[in-house]
Amino acid sequence: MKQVDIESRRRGILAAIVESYIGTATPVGSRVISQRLRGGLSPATIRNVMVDLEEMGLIMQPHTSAGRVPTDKGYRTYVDSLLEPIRLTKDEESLILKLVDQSGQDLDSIIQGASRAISVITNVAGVALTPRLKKSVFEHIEIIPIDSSRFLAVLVTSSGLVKNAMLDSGEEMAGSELARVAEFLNQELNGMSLGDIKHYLARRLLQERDSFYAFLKKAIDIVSLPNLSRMEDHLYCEGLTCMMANPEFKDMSKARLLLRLLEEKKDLFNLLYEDMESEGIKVHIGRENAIKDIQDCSLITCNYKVNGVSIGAIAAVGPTRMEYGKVMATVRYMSEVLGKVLERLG
Amino acid sequence: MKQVDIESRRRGILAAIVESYIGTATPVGSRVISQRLRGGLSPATIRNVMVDLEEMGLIMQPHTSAGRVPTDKGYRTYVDSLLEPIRLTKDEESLILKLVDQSGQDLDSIIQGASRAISVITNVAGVALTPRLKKSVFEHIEIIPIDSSRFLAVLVTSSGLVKNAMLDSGEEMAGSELARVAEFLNQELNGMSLGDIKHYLARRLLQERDSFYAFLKKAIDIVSLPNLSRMEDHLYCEGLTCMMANPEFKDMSKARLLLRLLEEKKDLFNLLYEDMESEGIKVHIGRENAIKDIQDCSLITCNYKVNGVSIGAIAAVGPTRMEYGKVMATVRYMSEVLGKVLERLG
DNA sequence: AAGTAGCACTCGAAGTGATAGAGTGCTAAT
DNA sequence: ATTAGCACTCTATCACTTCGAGTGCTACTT
Repeated sequence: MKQVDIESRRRGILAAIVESYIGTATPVGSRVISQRLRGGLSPATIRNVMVDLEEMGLIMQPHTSAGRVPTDKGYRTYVDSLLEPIRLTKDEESLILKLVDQSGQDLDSIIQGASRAISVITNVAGVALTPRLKKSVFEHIEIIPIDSSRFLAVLVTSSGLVKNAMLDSGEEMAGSELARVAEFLNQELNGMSLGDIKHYLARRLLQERDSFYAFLKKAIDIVSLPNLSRMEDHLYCEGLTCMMANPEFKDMSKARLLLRLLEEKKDLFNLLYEDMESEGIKVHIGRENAIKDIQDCSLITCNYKVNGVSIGAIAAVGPTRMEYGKVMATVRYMSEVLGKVLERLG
Repeated sequence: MKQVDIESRRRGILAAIVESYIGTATPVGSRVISQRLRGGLSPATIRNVMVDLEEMGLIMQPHTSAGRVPTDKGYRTYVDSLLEPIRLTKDEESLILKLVDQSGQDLDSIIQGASRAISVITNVAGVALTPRLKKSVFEHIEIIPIDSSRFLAVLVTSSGLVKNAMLDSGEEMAGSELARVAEFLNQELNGMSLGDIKHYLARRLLQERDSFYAFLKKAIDIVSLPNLSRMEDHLYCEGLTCMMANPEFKDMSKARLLLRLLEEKKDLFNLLYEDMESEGIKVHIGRENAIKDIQDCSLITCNYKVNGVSIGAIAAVGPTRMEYGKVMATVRYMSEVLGKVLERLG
């Protein structure tokens, strides 16, 4: 069947264009492709195919007498059906392990190490979200007197993560009462997810009266302490510098938009939260992206799981022209590593 | 005395040049200065003075037929003896308070808020170092069993800051023994600075034998837990984006160096540590700076104190051409605010 | 019919004067 | 001592040209 032939030739040529452009950042002409594909096709033939690809919206010319550049749609087809998955080298894998592990047992350092590792391997910015603790499960709470009016509440989750918060009542307070509050919480909340706890206690509060009401209120105050309940998710972002070395950022005006995104973080948060809900790698290419400011950028995200539950996400952010194969491999591998490291920690 | 007159005229003109250049980022010519100084001096006169200033190394011409630009030495003279201190407006002060305070009681958020506030007010990058805890004083330690082999050590300092670390012994461990260790530490270390504790215990260890040796060893292990002893100082840096809007960074090549500095942080750490030791505002202008990569930048640092002890530093980093008056006022004010907020927290 | 060679054509990048204007330094006049 | 005037220098800018990469089309080959 001729049809099959011509189709697969098109695919080959598209792949060659994308890869060449990724490598050189220069619009790629028919001659280059003709040499790159050893198939012995002449530039003229390539040109004919290029016209087709352009009509299909997969590539475009920046101006009449220039080579072709992939469109977002072109990258999309490349990522979805042309790119054969690559594996990281042993060296790269061990570098990742080293960067994530050296950070010791500190949760934040690990996450930061992960984002740094992504950036080091791929040369684009690495981003990592700290585990979203609302999904983790209450294990127990401890209340420690510091002085006459201040207490320290320490919350331990089933995954072994620990949060603490100072409770400054302002007034003198009987330690014994707080001990009873803690005991109560430990009995009631065991096995509940942190996200549900506040709702649960609020509901119970409606049913109670009088002395127990006050008691329960105090318990809620403790659980609601900002540092315990507002699980301040952090977003670590590393590798700006090396990403900015890419020629697409040589005039600051474009770079600024991306810089702002990575500094303000809010939009990025939302996007990662969303992607965290589903399994595996997601690729957002250029204008597919909802965030306006980075429509010349691509974003590759992946959730990570601890004990089978997806509790966070990592990402790589860079210009649309990035090494998708390598970046995807890195992000995927990192997701696994991060899951394992966090499980061991828990 | 004519001498005084001519000297003060020079100073006035230098100040005018510096201020005009700071405002416009354009080499400033004699005509501009003549208009700016209402003194009714003609451009020609200004020019004569400019020649003097240039001979003194305070200003320079980028090229023959351009206006003058301050040299590092020019900025230095301006900062040291021409700049009259300005006060922030009420609005600016209250904005600072808001940004530092809204962050709740979380230490890191406060420090981060401080660096953000600096950047928002001054339009250059704001940097803030978390308090250096080695100087803070041991108050007490608490050891909480989590499960059969894991314990949580919680350390409270006299300033009310709390650190915790997980102790994973690997083996079953009697809670009662750890309780005795904690009791021992609380008696021995009360009032000691965290920096001295390890040395002290190590010295005691040399004198002890047998069963008490093992006991003491266990205590040292606990105190040496990374999260307790390695007071991982963080460096927060905010406001890259708005700083990058300055024309000096319009070609990325120069911006990259600064970006790297702010991302790698190590050099900046050292510099801030050093400046933390002395009191008040320090201004590092251009090539005065030891760090090579930012010799086109200025750095304004200030220590901050809690209960009279200098425990951290904040800074503003931007192009040499920055509004020194405003930036210095901001940094100084922020240093006070930060001290007060942290005292209240402690 | 599919592929290819050849060729005219297009368009941007890079180079070349020419011009305008901002700013200077110097000199002579006040 | 100050300043007006003027010649001079240098850059930024614009129009113009040239060069070359790359194309699309047509005619030729297999």
